[in-house]
Amino acid sequence: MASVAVENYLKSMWELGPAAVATQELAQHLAVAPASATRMLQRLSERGLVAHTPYRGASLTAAGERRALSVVRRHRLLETFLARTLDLGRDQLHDEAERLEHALSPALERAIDDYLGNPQRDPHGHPIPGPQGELPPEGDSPLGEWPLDRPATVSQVPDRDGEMLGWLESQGLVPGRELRLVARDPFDGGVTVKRDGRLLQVAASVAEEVRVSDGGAE
Amino acid sequence: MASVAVENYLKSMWELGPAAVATQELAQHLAVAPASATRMLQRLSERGLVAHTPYRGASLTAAGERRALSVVRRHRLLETFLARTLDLGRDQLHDEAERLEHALSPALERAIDDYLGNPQRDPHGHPIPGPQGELPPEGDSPLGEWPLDRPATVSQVPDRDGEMLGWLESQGLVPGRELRLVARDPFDGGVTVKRDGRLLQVAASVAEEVRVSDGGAE
DNA sequence: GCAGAGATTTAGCCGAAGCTAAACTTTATA
DNA sequence: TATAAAGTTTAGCTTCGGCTAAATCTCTGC
Repeated sequence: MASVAVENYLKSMWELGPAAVATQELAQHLAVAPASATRMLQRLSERGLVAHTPYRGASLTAAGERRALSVVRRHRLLETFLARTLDLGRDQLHDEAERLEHALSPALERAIDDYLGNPQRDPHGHPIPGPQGELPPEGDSPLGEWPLDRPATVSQVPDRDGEMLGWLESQGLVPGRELRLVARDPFDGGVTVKRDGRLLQVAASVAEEVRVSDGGAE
Repeated sequence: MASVAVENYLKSMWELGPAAVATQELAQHLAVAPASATRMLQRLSERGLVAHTPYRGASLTAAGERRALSVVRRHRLLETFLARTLDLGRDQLHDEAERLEHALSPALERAIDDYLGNPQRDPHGHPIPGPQGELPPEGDSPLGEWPLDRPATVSQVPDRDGEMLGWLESQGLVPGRELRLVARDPFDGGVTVKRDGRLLQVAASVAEEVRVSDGGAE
């Protein structure tokens, strides 16, 4: 029903939301000219998937969000499936899932979900929306905002930046890993963390993207 | 590089070849108007993938065949992969692979091939082209042409006709199964086969599609 | 050897989704 | 507060891959 392009616009809107998304931001995210994004927003608006106020940005409608979450669900199920069966590098997963997500039928989506035992999180720790788009409430926060000295468990790492992901992995900062914040640079927002007795410097840009929570449970 | 449409045209050309394929035949196979097929053949011809003589049909060039076999390879690897991991019905496999084949990167293709241990055949018994398009020589023939009373092993069943496939499966006519021809209807080409002591009537249309060989090996 | 049937191609249209250049809004600065 | 910069939209073009209708070619039967 929805073309690959439409699915990608909706997914980007969701990733950049939930506040209104600027045309330019959307265009950049999709590597497309701003004018192209405007036209697509108009079309999506006509189809009731997006609320677009000219010159003021756009946001997903309820219907649009449902479609977006369906794409996100397929993406994350695929990442989980590929990680479980083949062993690809964590950062390859994203690119492959990116292509395959648009070709996944409802039947195959269900089969994969069953095979995996209805997983709640993908290998990067991102929650997988349910079949109707339900998302569990997030109980975690960015590493950069975590209080000093409180024990934390890595819950989510970003999936689209292969380079950052590679670095994180090399430092052992993967979902489930426990750590503690020992210092925070008050100027640039970078942090120092202790992981298995070792001290690591984490740049601000990274500390924003990695999310942590209390328990090993969540 | 090649769009989904182009890949599908090339694959159809290969399936209908190797003799020159008529425009109408191609169009029907792809559920497209003949005029659309003509235009695509012209484009493919410009790109050197097809040799098209106006009013006389078209056939794949060497370059075109390479591309076609790459699609076939991805299709059959996917069928094998999905069959091995999820258990979908044999006839669902085809449809799913049909969609996914166009989204498979070379890296993922390789990963799947390795995971499967470089399989030579897909679950329907079709040979899987190698990475460079190498196809093993076929040592089998249509069931309808097999001599009476010579023991045979089912080597290939069709994959695109879900109904026929369902029937074959219900009759135990799956790759690897042994049988023997006991009678042939001289008029319509239907045959009677004996499988595990049981007699089965096989219509001509089916006997054309199922392929058999001698050993259980091939 | 020609007429008509059937297959094929050409011509011309459509929608999706991209682009650039130009026009128009909004925001920020002097 | 006026004007320039930045952001957004409109206008108009392109390619791809469909479609129908009309023209053209091939082949077969007379």
